[in-house]
Amino acid sequence: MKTRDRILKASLQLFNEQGERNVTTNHIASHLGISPGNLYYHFRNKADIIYSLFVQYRGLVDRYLKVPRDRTLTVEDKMFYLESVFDGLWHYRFFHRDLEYLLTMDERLRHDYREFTFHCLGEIRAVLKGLQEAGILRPHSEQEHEAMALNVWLVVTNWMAFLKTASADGGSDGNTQRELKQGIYQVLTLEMPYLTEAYYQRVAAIREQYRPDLSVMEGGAREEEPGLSV
Amino acid sequence: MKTRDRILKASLQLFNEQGERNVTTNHIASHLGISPGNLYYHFRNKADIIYSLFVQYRGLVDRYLKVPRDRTLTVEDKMFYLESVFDGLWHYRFFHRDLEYLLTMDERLRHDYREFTFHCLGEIRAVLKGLQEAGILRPHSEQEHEAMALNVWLVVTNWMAFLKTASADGGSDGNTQRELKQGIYQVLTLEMPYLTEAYYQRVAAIREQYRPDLSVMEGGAREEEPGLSV
DNA sequence: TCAATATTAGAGCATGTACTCTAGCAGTCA
DNA sequence: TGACTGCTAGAGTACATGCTCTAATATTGA
Repeated sequence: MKTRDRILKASLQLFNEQGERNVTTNHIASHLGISPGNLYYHFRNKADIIYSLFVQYRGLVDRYLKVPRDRTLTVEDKMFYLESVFDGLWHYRFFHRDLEYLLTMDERLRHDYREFTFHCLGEIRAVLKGLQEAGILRPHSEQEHEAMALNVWLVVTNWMAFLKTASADGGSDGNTQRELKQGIYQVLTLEMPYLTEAYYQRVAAIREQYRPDLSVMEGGAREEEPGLSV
Repeated sequence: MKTRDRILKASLQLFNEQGERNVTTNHIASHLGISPGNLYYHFRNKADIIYSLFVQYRGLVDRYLKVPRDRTLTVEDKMFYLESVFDGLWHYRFFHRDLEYLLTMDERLRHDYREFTFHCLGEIRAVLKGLQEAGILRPHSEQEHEAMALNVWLVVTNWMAFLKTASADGGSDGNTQRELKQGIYQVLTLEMPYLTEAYYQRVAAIREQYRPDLSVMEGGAREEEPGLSV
């Protein structure tokens, strides 16, 4: 593997594990057993590495989130989108963590991420519209689709951060990856009341498979309640 | 004003304006015209300042988010909660930015914030239950309330971050504060389909007052579209 | 073959960061 | 008055960070 790709791979891994803020370019270099100078031969600076990872991430999402405009959508399509998007989020999970800081430090990233956001919102709206045309969702105005798409985006992009802050151990990777897909339950929650009667039972059954196991998170949270102490 | 309080006030202001990551203890001290030594006389370290600000924030939310268990809720109660919560979020807006980093750096903060999260989720559930008992929301299972409360929490705590990343200028304070309350529109979007017929029109009218003005955000986002360039 | 180019090592620098230490000032109370 | 306590100044430290520079080594192509 080319050194450039090894740097990207190691950076992604370290960022995901420890957070971008806690990983320096020197860490990345020493993790790979190469020199800092070598790293800076391949990337202008740290922001350049992060931007390259964003480009990978965007490519991944774009590859999966292609809404067919020539045929009606199915429930399977919808579930494929959800599974893919959450996989992508997991793979590049460092990104939505320090997002705001990253955007203030890199003008180019800010511009492109903003564009990416609106692109995704458009695709989410297209999915909603497609499901409506397929008779899976009841008809609603463009305005309602806009608002729903925004809520879907908020839940999807922030579910992982919620898990991290809410899990007892600060979100060890093992637990979190299992729990990640439970975000799908939350997204489906948004759409349940809009389902047509013909599809309600079926989607409800699918949703049930993703139900969050909140006991994992809640254990030990409320030590002031009696009878819980060891 | 006591020096300790001046430090907290200045820290909050600088954190909000520039982000916690970009504000050092030296910055805070020099902003106040005091010495670093003085600052460290009043606070053990930077995390101690942040924790104190969290305690203020929690106090603010707790003061407003008191659900009356002795009477039925009204739509006005609900709107008061929403307005108050978004005010609190605005006032301590630095907090939900670098949240994940802050929690990894301070064990005490992580524990207390986790507790705070579950407390808030409980209060949100109590509001939903209260609205249901008042005949404003249609009845649903505890499970549905749990899922809805989680989505409300996700939308509320992340609406501001979304605005920052989606607005063209990276979120100058002037625009953002105006747009902040539009998060209320998004929260009400979550609950619209659960409203009883008796209340639907009324809440819809209230909601309409908060409708996001997306033109502010979307201007200049899609330069690949023809006819938009100068 | 040999020169041009791509890649790498590693010492090291300028700056920033959180924080410490000592010494002194200001108000209070006996 | 004088000692005691709370508060403040400011120099300074140990360390980390992002990044640079030079020189050396592979690799490639004519």
